[in-house]
Amino acid sequence: MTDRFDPAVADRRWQQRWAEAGSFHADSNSAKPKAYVLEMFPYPSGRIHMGHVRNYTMGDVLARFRRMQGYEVLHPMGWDAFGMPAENAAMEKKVHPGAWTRQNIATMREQLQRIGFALDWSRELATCEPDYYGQEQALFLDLMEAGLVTRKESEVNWDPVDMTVLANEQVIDGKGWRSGAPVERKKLSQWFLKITDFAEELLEGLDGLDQWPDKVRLMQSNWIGKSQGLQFCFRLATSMPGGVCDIEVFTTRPDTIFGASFVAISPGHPIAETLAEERPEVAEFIARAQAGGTSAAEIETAEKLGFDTGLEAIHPFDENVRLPVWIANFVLMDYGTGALYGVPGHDVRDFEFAAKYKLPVRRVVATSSAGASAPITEAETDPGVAVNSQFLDGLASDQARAEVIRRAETAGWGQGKTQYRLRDWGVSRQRYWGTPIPVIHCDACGPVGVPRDQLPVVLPEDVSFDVPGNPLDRHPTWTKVDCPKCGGLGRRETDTLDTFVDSSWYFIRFASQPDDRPFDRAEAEKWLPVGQYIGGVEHAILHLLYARFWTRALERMGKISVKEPFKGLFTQGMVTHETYESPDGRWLNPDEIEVREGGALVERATGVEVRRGRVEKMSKSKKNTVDPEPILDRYGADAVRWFMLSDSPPERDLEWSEGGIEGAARFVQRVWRLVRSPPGNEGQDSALLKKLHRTIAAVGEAIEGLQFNKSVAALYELTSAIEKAKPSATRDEAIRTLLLLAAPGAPHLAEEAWAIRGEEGMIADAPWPSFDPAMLVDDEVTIAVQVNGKLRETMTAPRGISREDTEALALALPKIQSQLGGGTPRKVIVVPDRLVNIVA
RNA sequence: GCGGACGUGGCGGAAUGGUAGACGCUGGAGACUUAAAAUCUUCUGCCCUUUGGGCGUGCGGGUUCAAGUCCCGCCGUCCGCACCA
Repeated sequence: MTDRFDPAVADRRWQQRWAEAGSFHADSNSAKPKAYVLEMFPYPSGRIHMGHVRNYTMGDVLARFRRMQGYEVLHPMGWDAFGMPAENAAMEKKVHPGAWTRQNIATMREQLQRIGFALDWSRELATCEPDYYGQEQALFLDLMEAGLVTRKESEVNWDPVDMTVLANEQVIDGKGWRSGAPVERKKLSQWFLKITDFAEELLEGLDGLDQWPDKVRLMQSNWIGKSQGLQFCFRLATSMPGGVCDIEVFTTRPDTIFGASFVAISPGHPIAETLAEERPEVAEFIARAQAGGTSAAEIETAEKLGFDTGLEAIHPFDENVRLPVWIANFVLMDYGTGALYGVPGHDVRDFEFAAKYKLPVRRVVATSSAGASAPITEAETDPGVAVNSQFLDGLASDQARAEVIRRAETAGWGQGKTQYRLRDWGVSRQRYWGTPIPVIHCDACGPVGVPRDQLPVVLPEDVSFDVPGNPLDRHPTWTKVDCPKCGGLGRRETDTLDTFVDSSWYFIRFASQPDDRPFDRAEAEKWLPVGQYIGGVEHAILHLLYARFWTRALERMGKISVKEPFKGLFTQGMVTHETYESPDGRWLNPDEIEVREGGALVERATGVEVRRGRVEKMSKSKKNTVDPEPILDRYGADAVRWFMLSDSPPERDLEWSEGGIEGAARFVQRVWRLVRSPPGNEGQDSALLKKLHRTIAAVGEAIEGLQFNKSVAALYELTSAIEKAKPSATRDEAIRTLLLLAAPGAPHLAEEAWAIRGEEGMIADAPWPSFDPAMLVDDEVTIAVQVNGKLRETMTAPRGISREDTEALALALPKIQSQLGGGTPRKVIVVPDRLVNIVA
């Protein structure tokens, strides 16, 4: 019999055993210390892809490791099941979004189970089911009652053909991504969550997240975009129609206020709109200014456009100074006050504008290299000393800044202010496949929350997608409902919630899922915060910020005493693969490629040579995907898992390769052969014992730090060492321990081997091995001997040898003698037990 | 434009300021075999004529007895934000 580990049999056997034993069931009432390991839950798009496999393997290794360490582990899985792809499928394939989604979930659940993840399936949830989104509706009502929900007019991208709102990412070159129709701007009344109320604490909270990548913290910090400055009103020297007499502006550089040479307002500013009503040329300019797109390239090349309104603003510190008021396309209506004053000498953007429209450029900041009268040839934005600024002259920029704010506040015409870039979170989506917003509109009472005893507001299933637009709008009965307040005729809200709302609290629902409320506070607090959260960096800003906001909102409302949902965050790299392009421009899947002798790649079907493209993230569009399923069939779950861990550091991209999976599969068989090798039960092997203890230490440390590639390397070394060792009791112990160390990564192999060795119970329940720190040190050490910092020789010496003896031994070495050529060293540096450096 | 990360053999990657290249992949040689697969042994940074020596962590400087690692300046790649007042 060829004695090979057979995953086709073993994988299923152990998956079944774990399920029967409820091995990975998380007991909230357990007395053990708790560990919550979570990977970002998938969108059920159809099939599991390699990115999922990598993500969930990492989490699984950590979860299994924690279990073996004696923690009660919560490691759940669910489905982020609302969203657009289901509606697109409905339109294209004439299936109901719910049917499509639930079928995908069934498929993907089975795929995940084949990989043997240690998940507590009893806590599985799908956001598209009423038992989840109904509780979300209850939380939405809570937020409404707490004043954290507002209704505002907001501009949206409207696709007139699909009759739907598009996200910014769905607008490509000003056209709808599906319909190709030119996108219109449309103002709609929409629901917003007041995340801006939390701007400061979301920012400050980042400091405490020391187990998050710095990169993500920085991205969030930039996104929140705090800046401090002065806000004040310019009085207008000219009267405006409608009694408007001032323009409110915000600046972060009040120290340059004497360098102001114009005031600029946004084309969307109320004053601009008022002027436009009277003067056609203003309306015309506004239309032109707003025409430009928002793509990166367009902004890069966008020309600054301005229109002089003829209005004049009075300088707050000098009645006699008048600043012309321009409408300028670079002023954003939704940042600050939608108006600013321009200081061309010390702001790049203002300089460009002033140069184009011949506005004055004044120096009001001097630096060591540019004095008070030096001409300005480009915007100087560095701080320095105020000049040409009356009472500010001689003050350093930051002092001048404070002084201007102080005077403005004393005189009462302005005040210091903090601005944030962060905007409120618009959660309305004019779509069917999402959580219905639990609100009823009434002409008399306005929007009214659905009474809690009427929750969940269930999404109707009898809808059609043959007509563009939101099917909820045209549903015959669903919208018709009485106002809960006055009993009059009401209309049910037809917008649904942004799917980011669904993912903003699922980790709480995983921790506790009672039938009658969103979560049980005491139970949830036993698990939260999530100890280790793992997912893609693409969620660095939105999902993670929204989840942090939601958690803080619950905390502020007194519903939970957790402020930050994710204690540790890890962002894993992507799974990549080479791309292949045929001469006629089609992308080809790796399956369709054949390697000819000499390394040429040809398309299997046609024999035509293909171009080898860049290594990129696996994607449908580039067709460079590798489906996990056939790989699982061929190599088994453990080989796939092992490869996911082995080749690259987890935060970097992993390139899929045939060689890599082969190597992983080879390792599985190597371990199996060791297990099947004749046992030796007598005799010690002290060298192997040391290696073993070192490996236990190294693997534990590596997994703790999520450095799975290092844990794999350490296990390869141990495996080689055991293979080379002669039979002994030590060797037998080493094999047993190797299984324990490999168990989180290759659990099926480990269980199978554990069983045939006749060990007790399942290895999933076995404790993680401990090591003896004394075994980590050697009696003999290898000491490097350098001459002038260059390695010339090594020598072995007893550990703990004195400096003097080390030096003497080193100097006595023949090679060193010849290097020195009889001379006396000028200096000798000794690092005990490590190195000698002789300076000649 | 602003901000950040990264740059080490043919490839993926290891290296508390202290022996650069662990481990894996690829490749070479050999063993076993009728043969192949599988497996095992062994070599595999570059250069020089060897014992041996020289050069090597993107480039140029610096700090240090000692730099892949710290500092300064370039170059390149990738990522995020983007007219944010």
